[in-house]
Amino acid sequence: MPLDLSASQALGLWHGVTLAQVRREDHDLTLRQTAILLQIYLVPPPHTVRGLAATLGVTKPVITRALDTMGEMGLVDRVRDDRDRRNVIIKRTVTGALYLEKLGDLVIEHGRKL
Amino acid sequence: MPLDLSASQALGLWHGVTLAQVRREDHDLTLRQTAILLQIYLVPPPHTVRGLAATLGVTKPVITRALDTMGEMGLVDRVRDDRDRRNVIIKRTVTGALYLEKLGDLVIEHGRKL
DNA sequence: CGAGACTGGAACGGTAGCGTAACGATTTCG
DNA sequence: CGAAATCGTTACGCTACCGTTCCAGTCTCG
Repeated sequence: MPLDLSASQALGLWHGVTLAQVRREDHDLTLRQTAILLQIYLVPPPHTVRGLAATLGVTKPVITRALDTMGEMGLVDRVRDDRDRRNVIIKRTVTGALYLEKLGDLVIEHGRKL
Repeated sequence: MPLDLSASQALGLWHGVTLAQVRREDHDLTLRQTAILLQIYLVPPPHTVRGLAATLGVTKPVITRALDTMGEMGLVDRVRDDRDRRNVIIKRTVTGALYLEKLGDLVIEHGRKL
């Protein structure tokens, strides 16, 4: 079901959510980190470093570093793949799901204000 | 007029737009820089450094540095206030308006895909 | 006038992400 | 087997943003 937005609605929504994110000041994720996180939680697993790099159009070290940072925040987890021990499977966490749930609420809340 | 979104719609929209932004690779603005830019273009002028800092809940140097960076990109412009020469008025530019127009299109485009 | 308040910006050291180029570990296959 | 390919990670030098502090210019008002 398509969702039709006017130009002013689209930018207004982006404005409200971004502003709220800045003011909240919790975790200041990079645009890339945010994209990675959303990809992990919204697209069916399994997720690998290589796969994410290809999907986002960035190099592998970018993914590794982002996973380091977000791993320390508890937003994601890494597990070796036992079927092919070269791979690393990126796992979701409760903390990460909660974080994205809050982001979703923020979007919904500002959507209502339009 | 309120815009009601489901949780999956809200996150899906954010996901699509963020992903497109990362892949596009043009200018990689910080979350704060994006918030500043949207504030300047969506809220009636005049905009000052101090005012923006208060609105976003950050310190003045953060605004100064962001304006430096975005100024070099041509996204904003700075002009001394002749009525009170302590103030600096932040001006909009054609490049900046174009940039935000593209962002708006991106949001609209991904809104349609939901 | 001159003291004080106000503005935006500069200076400082610290931290985090970047791209490129390697590396060790593992699997594949000739 | 052993050579080659593939995976994720690390190392390196670099750039950009960070928070704190301080500063020069400007206005206000007794």
